[in-house]
Amino acid sequence: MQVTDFQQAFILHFGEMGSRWGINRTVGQIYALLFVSEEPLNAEQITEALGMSRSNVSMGLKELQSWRLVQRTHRPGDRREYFSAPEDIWEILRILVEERRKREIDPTLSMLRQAQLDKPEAATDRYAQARMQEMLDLIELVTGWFDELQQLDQDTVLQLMKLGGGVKKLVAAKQRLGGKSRRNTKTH
Amino acid sequence: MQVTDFQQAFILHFGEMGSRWGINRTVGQIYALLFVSEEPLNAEQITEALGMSRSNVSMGLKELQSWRLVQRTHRPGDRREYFSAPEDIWEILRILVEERRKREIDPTLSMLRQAQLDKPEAATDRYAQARMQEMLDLIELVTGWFDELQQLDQDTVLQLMKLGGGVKKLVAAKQRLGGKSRRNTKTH
DNA sequence: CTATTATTTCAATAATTCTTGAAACTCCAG
DNA sequence: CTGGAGTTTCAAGAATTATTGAAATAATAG
Repeated sequence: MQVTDFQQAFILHFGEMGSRWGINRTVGQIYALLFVSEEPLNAEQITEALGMSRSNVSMGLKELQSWRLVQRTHRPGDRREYFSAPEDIWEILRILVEERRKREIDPTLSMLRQAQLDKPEAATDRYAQARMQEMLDLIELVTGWFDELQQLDQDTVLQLMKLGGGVKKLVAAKQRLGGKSRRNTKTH
Repeated sequence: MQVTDFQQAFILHFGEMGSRWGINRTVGQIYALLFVSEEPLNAEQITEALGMSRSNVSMGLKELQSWRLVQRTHRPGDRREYFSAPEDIWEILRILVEERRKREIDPTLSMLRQAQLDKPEAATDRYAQARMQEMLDLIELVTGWFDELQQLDQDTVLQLMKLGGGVKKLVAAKQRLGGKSRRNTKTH
């Protein structure tokens, strides 16, 4: 298997982007290749297409599996594993958000919550604690909101996004009506 | 200057987290320190507090400035520069989103748009192009929405977030009324 | 100016992360 | 069982990135 020039630009770009995140370049390339490939690919095909070592591909695929970003399939009469990216790109986004959250946000939340259990005496520490509380509140608000968006059906989310700034009027209207389902009215 | 044990946990955590992003550990630590410090700090104080070299602090601060995440102030009769994190944590989040977007999303968008200008013949490439189009649409939708959220005043955003899943009813209501400000009604 | 203090740059080296080939392991057809 | 294809693990070496001290530069008080 050989990547075309057209695919190449995309694959190289994601390799570079990957390394700006914590993700390593080859993992980015592997995923980009799977993303633009119609058929699932086996490790050997990926190795040949990207010109990297077989073991590197193996490790990359393992990493992508730990992120739940690839699906594994089998072809009848062929015992090699074939890998593909989910067809639905919203699904990919959802998984990405979930996993980053699990790896980055959740540990931070528990650290911040832990810090709130202390009762520091020094003014320095009391200020630090207050700042951590602000951060905790912000993260909880934002992630809680993402959670609820995730519960919604895709159409509602799509409509909401397309509404754009128009959402302001809706929220204002809701306020005027004194929406019954508001969980919380304090503004800070 | 010496960090307290209470501050230490926070600082170390952000150092580790930083390195999971593209951000290096010391930059994460410097920012964490500034974030929990009530008064602006000069480079020498940071050096002492974090036990790293003066030059490392200088480079870290330079990086943070390129992210627009620190404010520089001066004390009368003191020619050293003092650094602090913005007081408003929403402001920090906003800047972070803006900068990551500029560095990561925008280059990706232009690569994807470039790819749409081609008229590939091979089926392989036509599939790849279609996939890139899907990605382009998704990114434009999401970032466009963030843009509009950013235009809104903070209270509206806060209300919207607190509304949570309740937003579904509002969107549904809007649909029924045939909202005049919808930009687009096709669902895919 | 000049001396002094503050800051940045830079090249060396330390530390970390990536990549690889070889070896080990797994699985299954024959 | 056994042989071989497919896959994973692992330790060594390559490549990259981070950190440092020393030197250069900048700023300003006297």
